[in-house]
Amino acid sequence: MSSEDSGADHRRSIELLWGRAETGRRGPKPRLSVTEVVAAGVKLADEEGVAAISMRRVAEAVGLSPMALYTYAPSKIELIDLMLDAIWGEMQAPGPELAHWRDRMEFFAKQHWALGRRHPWMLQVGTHRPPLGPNVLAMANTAFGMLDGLGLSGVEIDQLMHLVADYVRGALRTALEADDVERITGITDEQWWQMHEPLLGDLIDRGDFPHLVRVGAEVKTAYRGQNVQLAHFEFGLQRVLDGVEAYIAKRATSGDR
Amino acid sequence: MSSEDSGADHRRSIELLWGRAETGRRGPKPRLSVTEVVAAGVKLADEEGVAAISMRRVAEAVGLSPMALYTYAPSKIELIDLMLDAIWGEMQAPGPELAHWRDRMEFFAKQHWALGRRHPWMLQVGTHRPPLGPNVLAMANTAFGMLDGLGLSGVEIDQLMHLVADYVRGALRTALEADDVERITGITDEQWWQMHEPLLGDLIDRGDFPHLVRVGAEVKTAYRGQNVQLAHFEFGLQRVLDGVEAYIAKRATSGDR
DNA sequence: AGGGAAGTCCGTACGCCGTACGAAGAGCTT
DNA sequence: AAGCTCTTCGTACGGCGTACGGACTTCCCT
Repeated sequence: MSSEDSGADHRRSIELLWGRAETGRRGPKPRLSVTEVVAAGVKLADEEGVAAISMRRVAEAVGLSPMALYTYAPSKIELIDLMLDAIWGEMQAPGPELAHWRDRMEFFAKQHWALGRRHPWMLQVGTHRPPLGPNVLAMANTAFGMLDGLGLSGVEIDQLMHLVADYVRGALRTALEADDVERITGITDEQWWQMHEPLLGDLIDRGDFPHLVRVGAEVKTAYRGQNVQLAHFEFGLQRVLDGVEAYIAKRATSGDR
Repeated sequence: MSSEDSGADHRRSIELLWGRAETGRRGPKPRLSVTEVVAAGVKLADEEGVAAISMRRVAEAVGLSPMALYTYAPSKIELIDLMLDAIWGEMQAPGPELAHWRDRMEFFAKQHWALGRRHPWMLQVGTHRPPLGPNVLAMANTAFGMLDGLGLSGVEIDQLMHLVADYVRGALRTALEADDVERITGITDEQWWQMHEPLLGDLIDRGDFPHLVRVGAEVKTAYRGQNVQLAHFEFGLQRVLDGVEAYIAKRATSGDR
């Protein structure tokens, strides 16, 4: 059952993503378009978080009954696929003024970061499968294109792009976690530290975690009120790009192909 | 309500994590220990995936009623915190034979990778807050200690460790996604490509995504049956470490403090 | 020794969730 | 006009986290 069903589902999802669903002629006109439903889902998720992505809530947002949603997307998973492809469409390609590959990659990574910060739910919706919508493919295409003309093989380009994308995703996840501590528990950073003072004080005194204590203290005083997450990301990104640069340089000297 | 409640919950969670819950003397002896419950949760999650982590399922696994679980952990979130701290305890610290920081960091990153591959649910359980259990703190402590003695400030150590950890988490996430395509849909890679042949063929012919097509073709032939995820990770990790190395080198020459 | 406090365990129930199913009605095709 | 197809919706099922209160066990204090 599973293989056949999910196959059919998936095919339908692809049709939806690419707008290939034949405009059924017989029945009543749909009240909405798939695009409208998807946009409402994105809006809801942006405003209320990943937990708000439910068929009932989205249906309510667009003024449909829960079950009527299923004529627009065959399942919640497919709806999320559509939402993901929609937001990936917000990525901008690096312009021609960015001639150097490193500038292009930095631009792209920062676009990715901004996307994840705008739509944090994209990191939480559970990894089902690559949606393979038009926007995702276009994004992947420009990504792979950014390393063209440097004498790298397709495999190398694949690996380097994955490297950068993986780093951005990891950093986004860390940033999201830090946000959630405050958002979910309703506890600010300071309250939190105060709450754990007794325990942490004990540990500090016992000297169990010397490195942690040292680094923690320095970090705490250094970051007063700054956007720690962003600073971490921008620092890390430069290091990653340094690594990429070293590889490309070595690759250029060591052999052409 | 939320602030007070979650505060109390959190405090209790910390007590559980550190085994500080006073051994209540009055009531009947608990049938199980918290450790046993947590271990059962981890086993269940490992074997059946993140969806199997439910109070009812864990209770069933240990032979308790669902509500009895709440005497061991005050909520599902806290239970997961305990599970997370438990598995972080599997991380091994780099031995003294790894004298160079790069060897230590590589070792540590690979431990992290292995941990994520053993317990993929740790990437999916939703980021609530850092658990701050003893194992997590110990892990963080050894992590920060690995860059000691190189003349780096605490802030720099923090940034560099975050960089590596973020990359590993991103790569794990990517690997997980790739696994899930097959695990959830029950469709192998080949079947999948066959299914989308018509659409993809169209796109190739139309020339919309030239870079994607080129890279995809090379990758497809190059990776025949290999562990693509692992290869990606190991390649990416070396590039990241190259970036870290470049930074440390530059830092050593440019100024002591 | 006995009463009460504290703690474990469990059954029931509430409000969420995704979605299977089938009925009702709308609008095009013939 | 008839019939097919498609949209819309109400109901219902099995799952979830967990609030609540009762039954019972064990120990402390008097």
